[in-house]
Amino acid sequence: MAPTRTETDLSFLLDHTGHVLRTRMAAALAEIGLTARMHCVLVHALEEERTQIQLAELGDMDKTTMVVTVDALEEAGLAERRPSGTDRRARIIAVTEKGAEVARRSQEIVDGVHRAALETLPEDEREVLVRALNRLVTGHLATPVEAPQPVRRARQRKK
Amino acid sequence: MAPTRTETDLSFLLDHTGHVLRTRMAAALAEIGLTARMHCVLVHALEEERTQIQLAELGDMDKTTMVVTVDALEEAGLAERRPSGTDRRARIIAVTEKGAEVARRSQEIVDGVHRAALETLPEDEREVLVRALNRLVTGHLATPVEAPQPVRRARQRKK
DNA sequence: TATTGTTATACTCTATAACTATA
DNA sequence: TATAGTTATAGAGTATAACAATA
Repeated sequence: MAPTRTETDLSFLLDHTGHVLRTRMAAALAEIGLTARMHCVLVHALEEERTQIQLAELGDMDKTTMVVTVDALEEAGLAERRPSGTDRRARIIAVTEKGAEVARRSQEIVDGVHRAALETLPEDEREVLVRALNRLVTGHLATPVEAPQPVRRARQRKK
Repeated sequence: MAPTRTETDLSFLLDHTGHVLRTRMAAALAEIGLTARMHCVLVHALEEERTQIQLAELGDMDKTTMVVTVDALEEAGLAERRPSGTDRRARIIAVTEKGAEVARRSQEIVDGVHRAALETLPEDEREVLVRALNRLVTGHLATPVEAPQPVRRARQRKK
């Protein structure tokens, strides 16, 4: 849904490039059975011992989305839920050996997809593009405007 | 759901900037009762006589999404469906006077949101950013990888 | 009382399929 | 037969509420 371009249509440029890159990434990761989210969780879980909530915050997802993602990782034998030693409510996401191997490969895939895109640009443009996007991400486009949250009917009580 | 940044995380940069810009745009257009899609249709319908299908293609939306969008425009008194003179199946989307006025304002809003973002960049970076994104949009990131379409059960027949 | 993780489910969005009327 | 527009609805994705166990 490309808006119009009377002037520079930054919306269209960011939406389109972002969307196409996302489809490329999804297709590339799908070849080893991963989604972008699974990759994200795997990598962060490898860095240090982290609970589901911590991983959810790092990946900017809801805790319920996290449940589904960890379910998928467990089913694929890439990670396991382990009780935390300090908080019996919490679960540490432990990456299996197979998971660590997959994470190494998926990181290569991610880097490769990014490199393939950036390599099509002249080197000077490439550098400035990344610098400008970083400036926007940390500056004017750092935080979303929060949408008015829709009212939600109460869930049916369990009988 | 930010992936990881071992190298330059182009996915994160494009997703995040695009997402935040979209929320800004939605909030700004909402003040005059428009969605981005309504704005898009309005502007293209103003340029020349166009049918719903033509407008749908220009805005990269499905024809069924177009129906909903035109419904909203009609209800707001910004556009009307008129029979085509040459094809009795087709409807021309005619922008009302009020619609033309709103489109002028919404285009100002859109340009303003874009300008506000770009103005936070040094002028040289700004130019190169736009040039680089345009290069990606017309080159390596021109067309999405099509996802394997999910199989869809047949709809219940009308009795 | 608050928080972690879970389940169930409400909502939004979008697109497919079937349908009607034309071509 | 194919196409423009419409309606109904399937399905994906996601987030909210309630819940159980624990802090």
